[in-house]
Amino acid sequence: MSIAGDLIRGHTDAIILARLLQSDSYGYEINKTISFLSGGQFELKEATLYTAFKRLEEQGFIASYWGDSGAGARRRYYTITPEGRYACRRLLQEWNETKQIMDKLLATGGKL
Amino acid sequence: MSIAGDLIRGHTDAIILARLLQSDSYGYEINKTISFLSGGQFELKEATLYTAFKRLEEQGFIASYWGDSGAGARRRYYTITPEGRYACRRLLQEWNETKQIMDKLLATGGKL
DNA sequence: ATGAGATACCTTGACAGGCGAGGTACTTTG
DNA sequence: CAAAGTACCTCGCCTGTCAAGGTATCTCAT
Repeated sequence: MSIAGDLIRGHTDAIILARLLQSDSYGYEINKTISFLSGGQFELKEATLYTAFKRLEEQGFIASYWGDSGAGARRRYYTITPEGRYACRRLLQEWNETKQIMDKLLATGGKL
Repeated sequence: MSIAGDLIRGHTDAIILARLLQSDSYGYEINKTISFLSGGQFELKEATLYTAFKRLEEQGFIASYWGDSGAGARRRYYTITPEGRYACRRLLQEWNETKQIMDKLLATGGKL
């Protein structure tokens, strides 16, 4: 991982929800996908991932069910709920605002 | 503040250093500037700001001196050190990487 | 058959940063 | 004189990250 987890902090939920928006998935796979999408530059630590799942399920943003294990251990699949979709939309919006604000705050006016 | 602090977490140091790159300044003013630059959408809480100063000074990225109080209370001015400039460059680079990765991870492929 | 490595899940406890709440002190203004 | 603005600082809680450790199944090479 080339970028630190703290830089992403506060956006993990958005990342997971955005993945589940594409299709139901399970922890291990989501993590692989994230690693792949980021070109290997970022991956969630397992502990972070599973605490996030717990948090999101408690909030009613995702729901889970045990799926078949194609090969290897059993899998717990997660699916996004309607509230989760709504939350995801909000979080994506927040990310875009964060980006804009950060870019203004970090502007160096050519002094760097 | 319309965006939550956790979304910025890990970037506070970068924000402060980027401000000090422009010119020496003091806590109160830096905060006002941040508030202004973000169009009132974000401001660092005082506790956050002063702990950040302490952290940055301990790391040798900034140095401080007591300045004159134009009006009101005395001011502690901060100045960025050469190490601070270097750190700032690195943090800005990290921010750009974070942005790119996050955009990839949050891509919804038109599913939203 | 045995051990390594991949797949897959989960918990505990430490740590760090953000921040609410509270405090100090000076100056201006109504 | 009181309130509001300027300006600083600390304590303690809360939350999210993550290293470390644990469980269980399956595959593949030796």
